[in-house]
Amino acid sequence: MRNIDLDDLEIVHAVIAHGGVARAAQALHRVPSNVTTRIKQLEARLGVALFARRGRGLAPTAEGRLLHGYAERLLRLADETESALRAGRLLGTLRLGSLESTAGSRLPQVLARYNRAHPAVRIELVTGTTAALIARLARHDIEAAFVSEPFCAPGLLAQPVFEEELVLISGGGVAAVSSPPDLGRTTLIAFASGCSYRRRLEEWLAAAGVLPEGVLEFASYPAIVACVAAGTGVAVVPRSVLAGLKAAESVRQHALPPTFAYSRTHLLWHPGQASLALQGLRAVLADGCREAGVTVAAPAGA
Amino acid sequence: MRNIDLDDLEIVHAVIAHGGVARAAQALHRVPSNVTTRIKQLEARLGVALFARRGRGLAPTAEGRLLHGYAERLLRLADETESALRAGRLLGTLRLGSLESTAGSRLPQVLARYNRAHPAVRIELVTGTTAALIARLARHDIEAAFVSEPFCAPGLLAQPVFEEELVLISGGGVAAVSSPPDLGRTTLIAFASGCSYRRRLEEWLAAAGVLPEGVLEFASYPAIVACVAAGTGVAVVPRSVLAGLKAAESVRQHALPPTFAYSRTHLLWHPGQASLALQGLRAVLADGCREAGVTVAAPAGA
DNA sequence: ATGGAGTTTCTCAAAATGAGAAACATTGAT
DNA sequence: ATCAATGTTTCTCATTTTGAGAAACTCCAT
Repeated sequence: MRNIDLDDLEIVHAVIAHGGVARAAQALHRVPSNVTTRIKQLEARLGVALFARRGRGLAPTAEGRLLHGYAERLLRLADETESALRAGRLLGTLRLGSLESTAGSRLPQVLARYNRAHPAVRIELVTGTTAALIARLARHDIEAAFVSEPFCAPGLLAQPVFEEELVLISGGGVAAVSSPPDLGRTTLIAFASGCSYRRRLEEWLAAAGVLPEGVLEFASYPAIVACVAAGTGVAVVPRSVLAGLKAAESVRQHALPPTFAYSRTHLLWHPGQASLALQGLRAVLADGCREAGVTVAAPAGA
Repeated sequence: MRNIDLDDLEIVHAVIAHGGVARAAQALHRVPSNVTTRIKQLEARLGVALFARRGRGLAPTAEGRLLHGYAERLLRLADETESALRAGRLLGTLRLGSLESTAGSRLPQVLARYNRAHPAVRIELVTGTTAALIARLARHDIEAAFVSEPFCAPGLLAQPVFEEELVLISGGGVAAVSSPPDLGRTTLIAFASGCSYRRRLEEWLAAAGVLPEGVLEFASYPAIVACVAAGTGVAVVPRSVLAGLKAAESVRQHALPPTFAYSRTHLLWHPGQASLALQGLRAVLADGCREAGVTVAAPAGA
């Protein structure tokens, strides 16, 4: 099991805050011997000395102070958890999740049409990576999500809705890139781990044995594209995103090989749980894709 | 002692993630009876039902889902605590929060300069509303955040960094808007509650007794601007955001009265807790604002 | 109706916990 | 130097908690 126990952290925190075992024990309504014992057990489990024994007292080591900082955060978060549960209730609305790129380039037209058809429906649209959105869907935080291949979402239904072409973008001064070694050691600018597009880029680089110099993680395509335009590094983005950003005129686009360049976006939701609002959205999407011959909902996986 | 135990949370998390007691038990290398027992004990201690017994399975209640969200955070932070202790130092990541608008229009230049000065520092930039970012800062999820007036963050330090002008945008076919009644009953497209700019708009409308037909909440400026351009409704955005979006050429801009039109953006952080990475960022920002005569960090409030 | 899947109750041995007494170590006053 | 006070630690032991496993119970599909 875990090496970290919240009661242990409370004891460490009290010893540091009160300046010793005896006073901490008193504050916690424990006996000093138990405080000592618990600290020694924790030190043994973690493999670090949290306190230096100094004269008749204890002085926190660097590790002890580090743990003290984390202990405060953990204890505060645990208290917040209990408070939230006592008060807690979640609201209900048509809550959609989407990739940032899809939200900016594909959804406006869809949601404009939807809003005209169903003006009474309140929409909350949140963005995130494919992995994060699937997790939120599993938790019923959101009712449906637009996510990109590759993904695995057993038990969910999927409707393919958009086809994206990915391109590598760099600062204008970078020479043509046709394969990863052309990049040299450069900084990647990407969404967080869990982003399907980032995975594509990492796979492409890994297949050629190229290691980036570093990674900057941003949660906004305008920020990513603007940073690339400013020469900070390179990124992979869907071409549809670039169409809407002026900064895109200052970046250079490099084609990716076909196996990495195409990515389909799907709408995911729980079987048997689609609200009328979600059914309406699916109808709008189906109307928009009719000429592409998109098939009806299938079990999810890609 | 505490009602919350990390092992308990791991069990709740596994039951929800794996969809049942038996699969959770297997994943955790426990027997199902122990999983059941621990959940019942936790429910008794917390005084809430975390699961509804449904047929042969368990469905999380709203409280169960709420706890699940907190469990993820606590477990992640506990893992980070152990990792940090093993590594002997804080992980070398600067975690920043920013408004979506600031991230897209102001930060790219700043972060490009910062990356050139400190290429070894890894940056994670997350976006959100002012209220959400302050909450994350309070929780130490992020080390600093760019937020917009008006805000209240007692105990934090603030450095004013950008000045934004807000404009009302509508579809191209909308007549000139000089006051709220000119809008008639229209749909607002806005960030979630907690967004300072949305508050400005709502205050402006409320002062004239105008009620919008509805609200669509999006978490992406490209999506908001594109929806406005598509004629779905109106929104308030900083002028600096429009400069980077092609869809902005298809919207009409309407000036807001001066009391509502100007908003200053500040960097917030905890006193006495600035890492070297954050201090470097503050220096870059101070260099960029020197000609504007910006004052040094003050207690936060606006 | 039956068999299989999934949860729960119950029993019990092992592990963990906390109190309290005694031993040990350090410090300050005389 | 001696002694008392302060503070920590070791040790013992009773109590509580935990986790495994068997059996009972409930639900669902065939």
